[in-house]
Amino acid sequence: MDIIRVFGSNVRYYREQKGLSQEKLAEMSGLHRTYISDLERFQRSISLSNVQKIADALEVETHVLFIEK
Amino acid sequence: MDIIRVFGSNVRYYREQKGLSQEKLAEMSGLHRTYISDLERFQRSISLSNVQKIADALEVETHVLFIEK
DNA sequence: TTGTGACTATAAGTCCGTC
DNA sequence: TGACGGACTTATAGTCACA
Repeated sequence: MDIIRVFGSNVRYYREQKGLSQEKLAEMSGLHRTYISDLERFQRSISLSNVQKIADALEVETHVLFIEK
Repeated sequence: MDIIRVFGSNVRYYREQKGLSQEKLAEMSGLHRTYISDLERFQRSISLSNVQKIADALEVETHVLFIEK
């Protein structure tokens, strides 16, 4: 169980559930498009401050993004 | 609801539940003692790879550390 | 629309202390 | 045992051009 993979997978899952592109999510969360791309592909070990921005943009509770599905 | 505060509070809670000192937890998680101190006082935005190390050391599931109590 | 390599700037994280 | 500071190194943040 790798937290970076679980998080990245969940971001992709909830982003697609909301019908958002990476670019739109990037805009909503105040981050960069390629940054979203990287973390969905497990290329980055993101810090908590940005985790919160993404959770807010996806309108999910933060801890939900860490639950393996 | 601030993820850094929730996380820091939970680390302190579970650490004390296990009767560990900050220094002992630091050793067990492979991190630095001042770092544990800082994050319990909400002074740092920790990265995911270290969140996992701490969760492992505390023997709790990662997502539990993000649930507000 | 997304993946990828490359890059610089800044924050994360370490280590030395003192109180 | 833990709070706190200063100086330092390393990882992540943040951005771009191009596939």
